[in-house]
Amino acid sequence: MSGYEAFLRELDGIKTEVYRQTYCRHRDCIKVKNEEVAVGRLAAIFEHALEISNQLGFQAMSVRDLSERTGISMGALYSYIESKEKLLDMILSQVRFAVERALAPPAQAMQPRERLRWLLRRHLYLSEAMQGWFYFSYMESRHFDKEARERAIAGELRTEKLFVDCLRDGIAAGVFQPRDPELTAALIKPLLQEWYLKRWKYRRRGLKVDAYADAVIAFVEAAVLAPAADRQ
Amino acid sequence: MSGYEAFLRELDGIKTEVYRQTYCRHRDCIKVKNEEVAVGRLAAIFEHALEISNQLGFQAMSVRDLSERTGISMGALYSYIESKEKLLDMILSQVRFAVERALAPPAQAMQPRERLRWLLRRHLYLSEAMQGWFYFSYMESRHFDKEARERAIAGELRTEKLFVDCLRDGIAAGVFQPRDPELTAALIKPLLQEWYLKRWKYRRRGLKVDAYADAVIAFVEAAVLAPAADRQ
DNA sequence: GTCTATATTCGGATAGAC
DNA sequence: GTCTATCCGAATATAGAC
Repeated sequence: MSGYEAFLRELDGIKTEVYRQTYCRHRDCIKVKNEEVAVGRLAAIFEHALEISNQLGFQAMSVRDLSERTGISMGALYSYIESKEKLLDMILSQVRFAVERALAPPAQAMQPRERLRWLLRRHLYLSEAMQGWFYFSYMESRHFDKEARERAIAGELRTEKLFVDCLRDGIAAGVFQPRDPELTAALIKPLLQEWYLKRWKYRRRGLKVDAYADAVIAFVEAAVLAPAADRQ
Repeated sequence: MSGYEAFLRELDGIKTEVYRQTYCRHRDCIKVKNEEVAVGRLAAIFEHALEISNQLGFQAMSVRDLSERTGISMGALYSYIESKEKLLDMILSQVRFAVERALAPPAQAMQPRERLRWLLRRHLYLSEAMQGWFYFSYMESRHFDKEARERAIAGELRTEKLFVDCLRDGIAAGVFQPRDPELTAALIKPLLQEWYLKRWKYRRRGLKVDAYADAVIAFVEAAVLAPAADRQ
């Protein structure tokens, strides 16, 4: 069994949990009061909203498109979402929720090198499992309102900080080369985003997430590891 | 004088040349026949179209916005562009034209390591000088029609191939480590795109393009160079 | 809870005067 | 060459029957 499959099992419950949480947080503006019905419909709505948006862009997706694709009439749709704009907010809060859950650091502490590998692989697994959400968040960030925009920037910097801390520790321990950790972390980030932004390229080549993770880890370690002789 | 400033001088004429070429290629659908007037107006139109699009997205930019921003009335605008959709095509062909000009390989052959550095730096300089165009091409690629989409993919693969060839030569010469050149090139690309996609991040930190180029070169070389002992 | 029909706004595009 | 006024289709959102 690959590392990714194990991760998937671990992540398994999260998606349904995400929809249930979405329903609870928006009880006031969702007119449908039967929770089972609502959660099921919401799942379909978000699934198709991401599918259409990621193909054409969120702006270009009309609510009519969404209605046809989900098989829910215009009127009924508006019993689940307050407005198209609010739909965007809901998707974003779902991503935040899922990321927070899945990237929570494991209980036991890890050495810098091991931690760096864990962070890289974990990020890639998560973005593989939730590719649509990540792609959406990235590509639609221009359309966010001020608040959502600030949250997105904060999120970007927060995950970057996970790498900065790891690199700093590794440099202090003499395991990594003494390079600017902020800048190095900034260069690592696009290697992870590449995976969900250009998925077509890797699918075309038949490259799986585990193989990509191996390549990124090798690439990054070559760049940051101190020469073996210097390691403490 | 920094390397980038020297590049800028080299690139200097290209922008006006781009607009003049755009005018010539679309003489049939541009109703204004005075070339000086037309080229000047086109420059303003494209400049503001990129400005608005890169902020809100091309779809969200209304032609009315563009009219107000440029100070050209709706009617007059449509003497310069055939349609909003055609405007997108025009911008894309401008990018292609400029990229082709600026990335033409220099006359004298270079050794792999030197060539890799040249390619990295040159790409970054170009995307710095034409940030708006590059950002636009990347973010709006979803809205392209089939033909433009294929051209975009072909372009992506073509620039990637510049790196693949360079890496292959370097591996053959024993200068680079014998890693999969396709995959390595694929990992290099997002490091270049990062510069025009997340400019806000680096501007905030006061990082200039030369410093970023140095960091990328160091990062990539650490990952691909063979250990000094093995180099032929 | 869900549907159809409709109100309303907005954006692309054009006609025709100047 | 440029402008104003206007047409028309499309898209969000809602009203009200079932």
